[in-house]
Amino acid sequence: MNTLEKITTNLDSFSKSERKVAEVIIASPQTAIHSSIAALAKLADVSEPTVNRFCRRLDTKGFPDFKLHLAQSLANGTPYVNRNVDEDDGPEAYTNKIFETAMASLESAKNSLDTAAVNRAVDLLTQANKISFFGLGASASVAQDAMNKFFRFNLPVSYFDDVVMMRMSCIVATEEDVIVLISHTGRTKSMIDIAHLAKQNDSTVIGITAKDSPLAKECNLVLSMEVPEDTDVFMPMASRIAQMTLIDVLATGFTLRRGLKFRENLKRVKQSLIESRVDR
Amino acid sequence: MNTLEKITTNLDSFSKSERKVAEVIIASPQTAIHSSIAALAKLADVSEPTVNRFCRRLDTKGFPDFKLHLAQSLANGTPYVNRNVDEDDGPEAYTNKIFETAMASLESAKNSLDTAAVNRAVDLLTQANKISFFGLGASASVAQDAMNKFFRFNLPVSYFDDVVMMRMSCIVATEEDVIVLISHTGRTKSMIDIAHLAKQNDSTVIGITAKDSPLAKECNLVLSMEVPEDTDVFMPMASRIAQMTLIDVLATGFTLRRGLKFRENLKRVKQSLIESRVDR
DNA sequence: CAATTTTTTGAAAAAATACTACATTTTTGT
DNA sequence: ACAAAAATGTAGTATTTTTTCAAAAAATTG
Repeated sequence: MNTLEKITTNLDSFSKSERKVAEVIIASPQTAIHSSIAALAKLADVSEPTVNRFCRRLDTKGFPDFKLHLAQSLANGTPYVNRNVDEDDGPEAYTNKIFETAMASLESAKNSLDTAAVNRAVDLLTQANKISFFGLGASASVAQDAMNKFFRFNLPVSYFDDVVMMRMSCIVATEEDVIVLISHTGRTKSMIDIAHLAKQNDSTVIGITAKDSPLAKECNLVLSMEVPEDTDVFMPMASRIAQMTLIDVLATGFTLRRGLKFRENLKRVKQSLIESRVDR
Repeated sequence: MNTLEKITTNLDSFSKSERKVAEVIIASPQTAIHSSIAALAKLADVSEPTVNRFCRRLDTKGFPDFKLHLAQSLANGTPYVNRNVDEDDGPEAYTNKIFETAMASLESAKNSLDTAAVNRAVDLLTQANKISFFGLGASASVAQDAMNKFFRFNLPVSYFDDVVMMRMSCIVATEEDVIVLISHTGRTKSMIDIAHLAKQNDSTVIGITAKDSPLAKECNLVLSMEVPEDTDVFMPMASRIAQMTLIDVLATGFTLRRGLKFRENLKRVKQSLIESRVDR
């Protein structure tokens, strides 16, 4: 918990003098972090050791350490927490909240991602003869994005957002093929069927999906991320951003693995796009 | 500017010894804020006054004050600094860098977004009879994502990633239609043509694109965001994430504008998806 | 309600830490 | 190669924080 919150919450557990210190700090945290222990003690009308004891009570090493913690809690202009959109938020408010929620999701996705699994996924992808990305509904755009990225690697890539096409694609798949299934919940029936079908042909199935979900169980390799729940009435937003970033990670791992010469090729692809643009 | 960024940026302006200090701090800012000036000096293999001078050069009052500033810059999640992927980064390193870059992009996109323009965009969208999202190449997935979101609003929505279809769609467009064009650079010739075509039918054209770009000039309303350059050889990553988040913002603004009853409908759409899932 | 124990508090000394002045070294320009 | 300027370090000084310990206040008990 944020240090300033902690002070407010535990206000009751302090002694009389310590509470004076707490109140002075709450009144003006900015003053507090720029004062010496002596100045703060004077402000609160207590002795210096009291201030020091107050700091220790908040699980800090001492006064300087306490100032550090307090400074950090002030720095988080808006803590990424509990930023759900309200009924009566204006454009400014909901814009900020949504961007901040997205950032918080990425943070938590990053921390929960297993980099060893990422590495194995890159292994599998670099060895693939052909790569397919499948996603339905909201995950379709992620699959499309993935195709767009891997397409530049001059590799057979395909993407489908249609169950029939996925099926057909799986039937002709070989053991040299890698199929990447994208599903936030991991509980979409048709996706589970697809995974099953793909494995019957010994294709490699990588799932970007929820841990321990039915779909995850069907995959050869699972990449899962903890993304704070989309608690609102609206629609899944956070998860797609995290998935897209994961695709970026895979694509980057892929190019790094392929080495320098390979990246020269990429430059050429990028160059070729310039011709479709107007001059500056 | 964030203190840690400042150190990275001004690395060249430091003297030899001061750079040693800077490097030690960049290598482990957490260690830095928990060390005394003596400990840090030893780590950097310089004298204490050098560390002190280094702090002053960064416009702080001295070492303790510097630690405060550094602590604050660390508090904002992760040091979003110069996190370009290196040739010899391992999976752990490049995963973190990419996620952090994405977060930094969102932060900067958020700060550069004009919320008044967002509000006007929401106005236009709520009044539209029909909404189309167009995007080519990398922006296609964003357009698809947008369609997926707005589709739930029980509205005529379409999305195309194909110039011919876009053209056809524009020709039959009316003045009650809103067309959202997504292009990172704003310099893709065919998109500019499309915008022109749409305006001939008095359709409303909203551009999610670069400020002052040729495409921006053709639009009735432009939503632009400053996203740190994709400096690497690879592909555009940051911009798409920002665009997607912007779509989330628009969708949210849309639902808020439509009021409570409308959101009840959304719940039903969400509910209907559950039937396609396996039980927990 | 007084006696005893426990807790809280602050003065002062001790320790740790940061800063200043100045000397020395290194770099830069001629 | 020399002088001037800049950078760096040594050593002493000042500041700040922490510890110690004794007094005061509050709580507990007979």
